[in-house]
Amino acid sequence: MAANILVVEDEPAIQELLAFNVTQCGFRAIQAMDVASATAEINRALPDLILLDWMLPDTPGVELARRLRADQRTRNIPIIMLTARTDERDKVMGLESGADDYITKPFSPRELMARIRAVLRRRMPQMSEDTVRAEGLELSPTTHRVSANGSSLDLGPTEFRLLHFFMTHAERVYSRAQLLDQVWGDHVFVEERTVDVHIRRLRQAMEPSGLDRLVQTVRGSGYRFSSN
Amino acid sequence: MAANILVVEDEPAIQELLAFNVTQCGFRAIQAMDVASATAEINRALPDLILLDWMLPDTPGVELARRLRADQRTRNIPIIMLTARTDERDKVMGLESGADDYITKPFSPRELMARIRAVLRRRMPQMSEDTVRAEGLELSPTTHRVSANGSSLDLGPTEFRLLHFFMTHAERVYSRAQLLDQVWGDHVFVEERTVDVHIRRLRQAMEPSGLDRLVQTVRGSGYRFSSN
DNA sequence: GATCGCTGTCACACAACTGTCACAATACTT
DNA sequence: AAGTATTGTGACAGTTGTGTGACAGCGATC
Repeated sequence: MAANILVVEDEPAIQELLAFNVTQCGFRAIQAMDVASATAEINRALPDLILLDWMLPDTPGVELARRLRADQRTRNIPIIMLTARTDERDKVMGLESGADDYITKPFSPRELMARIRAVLRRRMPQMSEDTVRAEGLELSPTTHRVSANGSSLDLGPTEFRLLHFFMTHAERVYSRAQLLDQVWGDHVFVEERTVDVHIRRLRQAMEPSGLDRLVQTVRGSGYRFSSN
Repeated sequence: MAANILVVEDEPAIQELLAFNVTQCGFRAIQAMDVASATAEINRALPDLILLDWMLPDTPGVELARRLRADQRTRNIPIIMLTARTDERDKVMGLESGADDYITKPFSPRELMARIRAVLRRRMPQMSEDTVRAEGLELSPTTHRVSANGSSLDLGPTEFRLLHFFMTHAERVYSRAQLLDQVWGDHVFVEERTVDVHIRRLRQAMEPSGLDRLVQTVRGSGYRFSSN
């Protein structure tokens, strides 16, 4: 879930520092030095968050923030304002113009990163009742619990994700490669046979409840979650 | 610690009016304009009471009420329905869907507040003294005291807030980052592992009473407060 | 200004999980 | 029936995540 972060800052040194830290934290940094190029970048692809300097060569940062808030498509993009000013009125102005958070220079990289993460977390909340039920199984991501016919199952993280995927994608057959993409992530490189091992571990955990039959092998194709 | 009241109302003017009155009475108002954002707020932190408008842009209020009643975690949250209708059948429907009380617009703020207090008194007697009880634990924010099975616990400020958060948000798993946000605050920057240390200190304090098992580790995800 | 309690951080110990392999068991093919 | 491809299984070592004790900084209190 590498979020794209647009960094709008005219001072090259600070721009570099920001980009470095942002990248370091696993986000993708898109750089812009003024409002004009920032607007161009935003039109090209909507970023997930914007780090916006207060003072910019062409237009004040607040002005950009206000414009983004007025536009339907960009209304919900979180904005963190950067400024050298500590004036309380400016802070109010920044937040009123639609910024989600506000940070004054000089700032510690760690503080900045923490704020970025906090804002992203706040803006991307999980959905409602996410408990999945099927065939006597009940799995809830929020409580991180699984129960089979009442008694609770003890699964490792990978088996948990695997079962969750299966329960939300029942009946259909998935190849080992597909399961690796979906459960492990596309960027991870592991042997396909590793899937077999985790399938086995999952079945083993489900065996006491007799529900291990739900995880079926489709020879030559992959695995399937089904009651038949 | 004042009760959190979630106000779900799409009309901005009424939303403001409600929030103002609720705040005036010493409660904390959390605002939502539709069922979707209300659901998000509920998942973020369980409110102590919900003021729910009948007509909402995305989904009928009754529908949300029904969903909340179906979920274990939200079953006991009191709901007061707001509506412009005076139709007797609607009243029945509202109460049948699980609402605790029902009030028709236009209403006097004083009447509304009276009903809120009445419902809170009825639904959570301990709420009037804002004491939280669970599993032999008793925590009182006002007196800043905790007791486990009768004998009092000696907690530091952070451990106290941590336990309070856990007790009011049982079952659900929270990541270290979420705990930092909720217990330390968004703007505080400390290492995630610091959470581990305070968890340990909390467990240590609860150990003599044997209640340290309530604070559970969910490997790879975070921590959870639960009796199972 | 010394003491005390609390906090955040670190280093290390310990435990759980992961991916991989070798080999056994099974299913298909000829 | 033998041979081949595919999957199941147990073991193992490296990796990652968590528990724990120690410690220094910081305010508050006296």
